[in-house]
Amino acid sequence: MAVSVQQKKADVRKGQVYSDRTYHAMAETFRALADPTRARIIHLLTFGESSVNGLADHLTVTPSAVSHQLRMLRQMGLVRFRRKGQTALYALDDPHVAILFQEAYEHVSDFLQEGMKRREWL
Amino acid sequence: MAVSVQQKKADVRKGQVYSDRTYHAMAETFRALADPTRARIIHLLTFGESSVNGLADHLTVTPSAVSHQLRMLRQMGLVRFRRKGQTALYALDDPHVAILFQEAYEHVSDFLQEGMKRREWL
DNA sequence: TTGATATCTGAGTATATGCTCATGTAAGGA
DNA sequence: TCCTTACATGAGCATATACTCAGATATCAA
Repeated sequence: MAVSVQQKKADVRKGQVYSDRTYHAMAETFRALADPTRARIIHLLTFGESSVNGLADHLTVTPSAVSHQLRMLRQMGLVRFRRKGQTALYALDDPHVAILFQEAYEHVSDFLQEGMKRREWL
Repeated sequence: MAVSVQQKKADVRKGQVYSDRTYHAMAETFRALADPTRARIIHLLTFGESSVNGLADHLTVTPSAVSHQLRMLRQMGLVRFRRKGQTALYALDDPHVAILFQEAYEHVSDFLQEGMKRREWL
């Protein structure tokens, strides 16, 4: 990276506006986690790699649905997989995702503890 | 908050699974930023409060569309507003949002600099 | 090869999303 | 009051999403 984090934050303070592509890429990143099923999948994968059926066992959807979602996460580069015999073992492939996930968890757990009256959507 | 950040992270390591409501709330939080227009609005608001038309001037959509999105962000508790005469001044109402935004920006700027071959969606 | 298991993929479908347009409401000035 | 400006809201529409089901593909074992 040519630009430091400090510089990037300074740019934000100065009021820099990003490119179309940047906003779309950011939205795409958030979209990856903007679904309860995918959020669960990501969370399960933070415990280590898992098979499709293994993930489906912890969810309320079919293995097919899990496979579809994993494909999406793969195309987004958030998840990788390796074959082991008949099974496909999926794992997180992005350090930022777990950080975003943790950040969001702290966000909502603050809400769930003290903000329920204000936020009727919880 | 009764539970420390350290404890929460330890829980994650132990493999704790959250409630339905937690995953839905997290997905909801990410959904707020999972759209380029909303991402732009949030970013513009990190520079300070702004009117609906003021925001629309920086975007490619009508003030009506901005108002619709602001309503959604308001219902999510991410944005607040105050009236000043005929204009409504909107501002960020959540410290976590700016953090999430910054985290996602660093995420995608890493991609844009070194990962474009791997991630065809950018 | 044949069968069983695991995963992938296309089709179809119900629902959600984001926009514009038209209209409603609120505040300020002549 | 009447007009203008600023914003909010409902309707309608085109598109995207997330799922299930059925069928294709791949790997292993007998």
